[in-house]
Parts: sequence; C-alpha cells; structure tokens
Amino acid sequence: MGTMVGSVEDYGEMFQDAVDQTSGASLSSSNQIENPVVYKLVRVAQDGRLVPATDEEMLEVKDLVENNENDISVVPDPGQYEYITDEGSPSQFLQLDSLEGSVTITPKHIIRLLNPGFFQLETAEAYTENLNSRLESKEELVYGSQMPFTLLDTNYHSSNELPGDEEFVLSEVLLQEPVCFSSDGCGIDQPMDVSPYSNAAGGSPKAPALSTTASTPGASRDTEEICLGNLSIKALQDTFRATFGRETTCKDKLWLERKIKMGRINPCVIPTTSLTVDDTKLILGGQDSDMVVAFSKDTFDEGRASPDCIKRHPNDFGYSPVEAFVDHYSGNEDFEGEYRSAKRVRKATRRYIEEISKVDDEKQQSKESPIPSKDERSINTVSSGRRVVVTRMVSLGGSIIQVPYVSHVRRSRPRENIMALGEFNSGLWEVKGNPEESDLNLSQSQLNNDVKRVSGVKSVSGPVQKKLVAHCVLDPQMQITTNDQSYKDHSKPKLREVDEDIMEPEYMDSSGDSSDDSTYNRVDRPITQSAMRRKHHRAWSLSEVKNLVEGVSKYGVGKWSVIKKLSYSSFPHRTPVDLKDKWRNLLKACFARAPSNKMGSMRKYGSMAIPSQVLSQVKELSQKKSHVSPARKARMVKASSRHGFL
DNA sequence: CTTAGGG
DNA sequence: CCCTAAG
Repeated sequence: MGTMVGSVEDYGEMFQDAVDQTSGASLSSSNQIENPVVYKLVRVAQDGRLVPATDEEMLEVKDLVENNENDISVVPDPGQYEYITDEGSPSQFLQLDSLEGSVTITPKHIIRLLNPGFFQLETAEAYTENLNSRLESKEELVYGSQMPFTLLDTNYHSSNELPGDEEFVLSEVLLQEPVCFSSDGCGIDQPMDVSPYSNAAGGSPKAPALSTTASTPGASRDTEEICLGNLSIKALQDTFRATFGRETTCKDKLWLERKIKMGRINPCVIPTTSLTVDDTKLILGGQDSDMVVAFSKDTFDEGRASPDCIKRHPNDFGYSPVEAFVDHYSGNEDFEGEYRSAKRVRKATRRYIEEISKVDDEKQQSKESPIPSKDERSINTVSSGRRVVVTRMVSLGGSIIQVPYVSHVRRSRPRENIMALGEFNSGLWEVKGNPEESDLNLSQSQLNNDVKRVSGVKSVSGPVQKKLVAHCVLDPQMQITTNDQSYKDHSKPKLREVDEDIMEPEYMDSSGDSSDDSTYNRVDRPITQSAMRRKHHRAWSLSEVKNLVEGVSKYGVGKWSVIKKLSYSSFPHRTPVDLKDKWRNLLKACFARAPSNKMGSMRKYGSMAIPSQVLSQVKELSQKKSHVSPARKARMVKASSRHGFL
C-alpha cells in the first residue's frame, strides 16, 4: 500500500547507514541511530555547489512563500495532529505530502519561488557528505502547493495558533536549521559544529548561551517562550548561536524566536533516502511539467514519480497521508523493512549512467562520484511516464544504487536523423530495457538510416534498393549488395571507428566501401581505445580524399551534394556534409603547413597524412574557389553518368 | 534538401 | 562527426 513516510528511527538509521558507507564519518555514539535526517535550506551557486542559505535568504524565501498563500492550500486538518504525539519521542516530523511547483535559482543565487512555493533543502546527510567529498552532495527538494510541509508536533502546535496555519508551518520548515551529525568542521560556508537537539535521546545543545533558553526539549514550552520573548535581540542572537553554532545577523526578533524554538524542537524528519532522486539536485516540477513526488512506496518502487502519483494519492489510498504516517511512526515494523528494501530506486540520467558505467568498468576512483551537471534536468527523467525499466546495480561510493541497464558498449551510431530516432523511440526501445534487443533495434534502425543516407530516400524499400542494385550492376567491383553492405557497415562498427586523422595508406581506389571494409581489419591496427574511440569516425582513405579533390576540381567548392552524387556513389557512408567537413579539414591541413615539402608530414603513429601533392591541389582549388562553367559541369555530369555513376 | 559554419 | 541556421 501507499505508505507515506518513515519514522525517525527509520530514517535515522538509514542516514547512518549512508554515512557509514560513504563517508565513514564517525558519528557520536548512542543517539545517532535516532538522528533524524534534517533538511537545510540551501541555495545553488553558479558552480552548482550547495550553499547553506543565509538567514536573509531564508527570510526571503519565507516571504515568498507567504506571499504565495493563495497557491498554498491549507495543511491537514487539525484533528490529525493528535495522532502524532508520541511520548518520549521527538514528536516532530516533517511530512512531505505532495510536491508541486518549481523553484528556480536565479543567477543572483537567491532561491526564488515560482508558482506555488518551492524551495530546496539539503539533507544533513548531504551535509555530512559534503565534508568528506566535495563532489558529493545530495539534495532534496521539497515543497507542495497542495500540502506544504507539515510539522507534526503536537506539543508545539497545540500551544500555538496552529493548526491549519500554513504560514506557520511553512515558516517552521523554512526556519529549520540543519543538524550536523559529525563533530568535525561541519558546514560549507560556516561551521556547524553544534548539534541541536536530537531525539528521544534528548541531546542538548552545546554550550548554551543562556541556560534558560538552552533547556532541554523536555522543558516547558511556555516557560521557554516567555524567556525568549523577554530576551533582547542581542540575547536572542546569542541564543541562536548557542543553539545552532553560528552567528546570525538577523534582527527580526520574532524570527529569532521562532528559529530558536525550532532549534529546540527536534529536526524535521523526512524520508530523504527515498526522495533522493537524481544527482545532487532534485528539482521537482517545472514551469510546464506538473511534476510531483509522492512518498508512496508504490511510487518509489518504480523509481519515479509521476504527476499522477501525487495527485491521486490522497484519494486512492483512502486515508490521509498523515494517518499513514502515523501508522508507521507508531511502530509498524514490517513497514520499515519493506520500506527500506525499496529505497533508492531511481532512474538515473543518461550521463549519470554513463559516468557510472565508466567508473564501474575501470574500477577506479571509487570515491569520486560523478558530478551531474546542473543543467541536467533530472526531473524530466524521473517524470517521464510510467515505464518498466530494467535496472542493474551499481556501486557508487560504497553504496549500491540501481540504474537502468544500458550497454557499456557505446551504442553504435547515434541517430543520424531525428526521424529514425523518433520512430524508434515511439517503438519499444524505451520500454524494453533489454540491451540485446536494444542493440538489435538500434542496428536495424541505423541500417535503415544508412540506406537513407545513401539514397536520400526515406524508405528502405522500393527506389532505394533499386537504385543501389542498379549501381552494383553498373559497377562491377561492387560485389556486395546494398543490404549486405549496410549490414556489414554496422556489424563491426568498432573496428571502423578510427581517428579521423589516421589515413589509410591502402589502395582504396578499387570500389570504395567494400574494399575499405576488407582492408580495415588489419591486424596491426591496435584495438586500443583510441581506435574505437568516438562515435562513427571513419578514416578517410586516400582514395576518398583524392576523389574529393577531384570532385571539387570538377564541380567546385561547395558543390558537395553534386560531388557526393557523382563521385561518391561508391562511398555510401559519406554524406555531402562529410565531404564538406573533410574539405574544410584539408584546407586547414594544407594551409597549416604550407611550407611543407614532398610528402605530407607524418603524423604521430605513422598515420599517413595527405600527400603534399594532394594538399597543393587542395590549396589551388581553394584559391580559385569554385566556379566551373555550367557547360563543363554539365559535361562532367554527363560523363560521369556514362561511367556508371548516377 | 543543401550549404555553411560552429561545436 | 554532429547539429543547426539559413536559403
């Protein structure tokens, strides 16, 4: 069933696990298991790093939230709070119910709310991780327009104007300070070496400035409030420092009071591990995408959350999130196990996956986790509908994560035209995670693609084959049928992938591609990564280059399409654009080393460069630009066609 | 679609 | 080689 959130113990433990696994940071003993995961409001700097929000920023966010009240519906009804109380427990929970809206970090590094309020929170876990690895930070983003954070603290709420006051709730969340679980220099911008109250353990803040305000959680709230109320700004600031271990310049008395009070209360608890979505950032929702995340197990089982999840959640489960939560909190053990087993299921982004795969393969840099780029829209990945994805386990930084399976081998050629990709995608590939099948499909797709490239026709059937077959007939040396060739072309893509600069000294004149293929498997060619490097690089054979030069001389620079048609029919893999690119390179080459003699200089590793003769030819042609009289052009075309090129 | 040019 | 803008 849809379960909402875990208990303090639950997450505290998870948190600890995570920390133990990743950072190995030594946490202080006993109560650590009960340490809840705490969220901290952060902003995202331009370099993508997370920076703890300043007081001012939090105020700003707070204001923004408050100004968005219209978009924020009221929290669960009052009656629900009573379920939350649990003696001896911290009795404070941050419930993340529905998430919606979006947040945008402006260039000014200020968290700004769009739509319904939205902001980002960083977990204490991430906080800790940041200490040990600057590369790693996990961030949770939460917010909801339907149901904002709900701090479920009976004591607190009962003694206040709540419940039902979303302003208050939101404020509490926003004002919530991070808890640092490690004793060492914690904090990114500022030290946070003071642990606020933990949980049932009843940890007390370090070196409280004021004994009265530094009372334990068990202390009377009333008393505390009174005390706080009587304090001066300065005193409040001191108390603040005592509570949170850092200075504040905030002069808002009310704010200080609230914050301090919140610091007394136990940190918010939230199912962070499950929320851990992507990269370091999880940005829910976009201006357009109605993205939401629900804390239902169902949702996480699929490693994603779809808008549907959230929206229908409250109804579908027949009970309110709060109730569900309460159930778990009150010690529903089997939930715990179940929940934990389903943790951290997510769909990684492509780049993420590739990074992981790389690391996995090379078995190195264990500590270095990939830093996802900030422009990565992880949310899109997550929200991309409900699909079945085959996943595999990958170890990263000591913890196991599940990522969709992708072949480590680079998929042959990427799309060469959108159409093919589109068709393909609309098909099965996304749904089937089967690598083999995927590859198969891809090859198929690309095969078609190649044919398209060759003929410029959209379909494999009909004209294309006809044309190519005819071509084969006309060209005695073309022994391979169209399909075979295309197939062959893809059957060993890796072997053909060579650096562009590596020229084939071989005789390529015969019939182009087929011979190219046969001569390509030279044993001496190192199958190193450089060889199979990069996409679909296909070395330009000397014959191809000569062909190109000849073509240019005939039809002029820029007539790539014509050249392709008339001089490159036997090189199906070269497109007019390829010719153009190659020509550009040739120009570059010949002008780069103009004062060269005889042979083109030998490049590294004996890859033969273009003969100077050819280069000079190129140079010459480039200077006289294009311009071939139409008459001659026509003659050439005619002549070519007579020779079977068409 | 073909070219030109940037990436 | 890829992508895209522009004709």
